[in-house]
Amino acid sequence: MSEATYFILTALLDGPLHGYGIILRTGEQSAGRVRIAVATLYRTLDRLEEGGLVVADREEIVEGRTRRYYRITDDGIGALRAEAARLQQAVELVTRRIAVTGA
Amino acid sequence: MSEATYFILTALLDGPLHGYGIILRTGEQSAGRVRIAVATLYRTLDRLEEGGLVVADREEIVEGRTRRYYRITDDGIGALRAEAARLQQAVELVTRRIAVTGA
DNA sequence: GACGCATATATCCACTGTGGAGATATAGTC
DNA sequence: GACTATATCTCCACAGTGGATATATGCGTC
Repeated sequence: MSEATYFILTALLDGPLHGYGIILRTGEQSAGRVRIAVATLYRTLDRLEEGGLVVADREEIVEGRTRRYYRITDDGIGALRAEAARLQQAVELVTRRIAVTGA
Repeated sequence: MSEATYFILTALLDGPLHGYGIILRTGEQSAGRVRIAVATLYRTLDRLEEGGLVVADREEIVEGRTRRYYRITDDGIGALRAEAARLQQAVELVTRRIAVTGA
């Protein structure tokens, strides 16, 4: 799972969000360290929807602009859970050997 | 940093290793879950050497086959440390919200 | 009125990284 | 003789990334 995929799914954990909102949420959650390019975002969302990890929830029109909300599915949560566990093991592989600030 | 890069640097934490040894070590360290394709390995090693994160340590000839050992540099350790901290934060973003087995 | 910026979606295209496959070579096993 | 393990290297097709561009609304500035 790519970093973009991981952060998109993570952004959806607190509830459905639209594409642009996911970009903003990811920026907040990572303190500006991770930014997802729009091309990456929409293509990744398409792939996630195809794979059943997210579903298009509803569409809203806010100030003349369409917002399409995406919701994470149970499969999406499962995939994210598995990936987090995988990452945790990768982190431990390093922290077992060298000190890592903040870890 | 890609997963291949991360695991290659991690494999070198316990001391210099040659390419094929890195593949085997990564398999052991990840309980078979991560395997690095040879094409990815050697191209990634080239990139890491270019970037000063690893250096070619020495060459040995064992049973008629040449082994080229790579050693991780201080910069390499620094990069790995930073990446581990980054991953740790990504993991926490998820574990704060949902239970992750083994994390 | 023109311009830039934030919001919001979408696609084009060049670039990078990945990995299956093949090449080359030695040594041991079936 | 064929296959597997060890050991390096490269070719090439494929997938993902992201800057740029397009389209459109609304707001503040010049």
